[in-house]
Amino acid sequence: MSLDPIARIRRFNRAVTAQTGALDHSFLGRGRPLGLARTLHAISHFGQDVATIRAALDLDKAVLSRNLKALQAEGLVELAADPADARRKQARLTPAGLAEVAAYDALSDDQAQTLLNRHPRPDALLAAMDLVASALTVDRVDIVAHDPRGDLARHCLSEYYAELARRFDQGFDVTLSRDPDAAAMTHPHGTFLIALSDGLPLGCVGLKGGTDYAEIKRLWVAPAARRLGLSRRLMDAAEAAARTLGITLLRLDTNSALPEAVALYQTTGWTRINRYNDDPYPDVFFEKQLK
Amino acid sequence: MSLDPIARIRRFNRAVTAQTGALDHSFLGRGRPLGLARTLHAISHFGQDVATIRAALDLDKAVLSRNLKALQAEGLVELAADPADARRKQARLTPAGLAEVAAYDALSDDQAQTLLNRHPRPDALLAAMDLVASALTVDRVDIVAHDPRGDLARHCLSEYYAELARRFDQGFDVTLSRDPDAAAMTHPHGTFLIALSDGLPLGCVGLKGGTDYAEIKRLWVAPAARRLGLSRRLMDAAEAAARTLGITLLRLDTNSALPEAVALYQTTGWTRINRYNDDPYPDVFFEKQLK
DNA sequence: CATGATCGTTGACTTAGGTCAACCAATTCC
DNA sequence: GGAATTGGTTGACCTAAGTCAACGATCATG
Repeated sequence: MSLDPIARIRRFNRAVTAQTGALDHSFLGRGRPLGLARTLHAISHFGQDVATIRAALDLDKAVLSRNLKALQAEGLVELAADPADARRKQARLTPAGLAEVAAYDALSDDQAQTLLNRHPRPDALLAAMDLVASALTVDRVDIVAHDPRGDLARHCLSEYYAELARRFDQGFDVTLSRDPDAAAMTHPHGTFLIALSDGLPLGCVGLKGGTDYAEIKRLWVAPAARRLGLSRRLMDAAEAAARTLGITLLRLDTNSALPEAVALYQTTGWTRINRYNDDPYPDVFFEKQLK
Repeated sequence: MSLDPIARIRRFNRAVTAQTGALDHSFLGRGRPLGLARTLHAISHFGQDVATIRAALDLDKAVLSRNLKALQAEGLVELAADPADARRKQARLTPAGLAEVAAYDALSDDQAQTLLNRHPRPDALLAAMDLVASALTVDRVDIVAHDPRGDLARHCLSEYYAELARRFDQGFDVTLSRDPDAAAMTHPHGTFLIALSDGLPLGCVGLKGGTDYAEIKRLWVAPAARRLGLSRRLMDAAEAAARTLGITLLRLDTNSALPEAVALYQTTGWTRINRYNDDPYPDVFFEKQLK
């Protein structure tokens, strides 16, 4: 559309605030003020530490104290002193509290499911939501170390493999490639980093330890989050991890069918080198000396 | 992504509520309570009729009455009795009020512009926002008659022509086609209908009057709003308009490169007929008898 | 062990926002 | 022309939510 972009964004804002005034007002519909519902939700989402909850909700301590007291009176929450520091408190959900949280989630999930069900192209809708959400939250993406065999990592890797299969003329079969041993990508040999936006994985990179050099493997960014600087952040974090592990030489292999990757390495201090392995897929090789 | 769709929608909701808690809180930042800012905005957006404003904001009449009084005291609004019905009132923005609305808009537009500026693919972001907004507001799309020479219509038509140019192997040049005279698509000969979602045009259709038969022309639906049933609603509205104009025979031409259009006509009571004009572009022709 | 900082609690207060009923004035209906 | 209806105003009242200051209880530090 050639319409005024600002007008389109305004319409988007009105649409989502009108609707998430319904989606989020799953927070209503259970006869409890919004503040209490949010507090309840925060306990199940951010854990039991009262100070953490307060920071997450950005609430005044007097307000949170009263909210917790009200939830306690309802029998949804148990309050106990932190065993390590008796000034601090911990809020734990009772079984009734857990049930209440589940009921809220069900309300909100039903609305989400309805939206998906009535849409002709749910995949396109979800992809669009991912793109918008990523644009809004780029600056709140965390890069965290994660087990390369965990669910999040497996999701990233399977997306990565699927993308290679699409981009390589000859396809991609991971069993033909030098699949790095997961143990080599865990402490103390290496690491596996995931870019997490509000719990959803948007990208990953592996640092595989070795004797003469370490390798960067499996750099991937979700389509919805591309060109937002995530790959650079992932690479920086991987390099930092390598330094703290005492690694001094990094290598990586890639493919000329992935020009954005090649361009990234060329502009971030990597130097082209000759082939250093016999993996059938890569045709471009880089090295970086860590000072 | 193969992740849980519900989790993705949850993330989307959190992202937009956290952010439009910033986008919409352009409503804040001018030292006025949200209610007054919303009222002010509604006057400029929905016109001066107090009852209309109340319906649009879904406000209690006592609340709106007080809000208007406060805005009047600030010198932003003038209240006057409706000349046609002295029980009703009208709220008009003073120059100061207009300036205040402009200031709010500028705040919100700046945030939108920032979002666009820092995004690597603004077109993709806008398209995604359109898709999401359309999915959320399908049931609030109005079909309204509109001047085929107006801005909204011109936007729809240029998108329509651009789409034909993409879809036809030989391209599309409107000057080679039988471009319907705009007058034939206005009352009392015919009509031109636009599907409007919160002011943004998502589709159109023209009803072109004639002596022996009327023609359906220029049926178009925006990519972001396809397969949501809009084309059927547009066609139904065009047919209804034809009936009230006393038209008994409808014809249309289309192209086999537009299979979804052909399918629509085949399933909504149209019958294939032979070519009835010498336009170079169409190769499929339909007719419908209105009883 | 004394001092100061930290954490949560409590009471007093404020603001935004909304409900409800009574009311007046204008209009519509019979 | 009188009765009923409608649109807006006003006062009394309520809840959610947040601010502020004072205050124990606890912990960290010199």
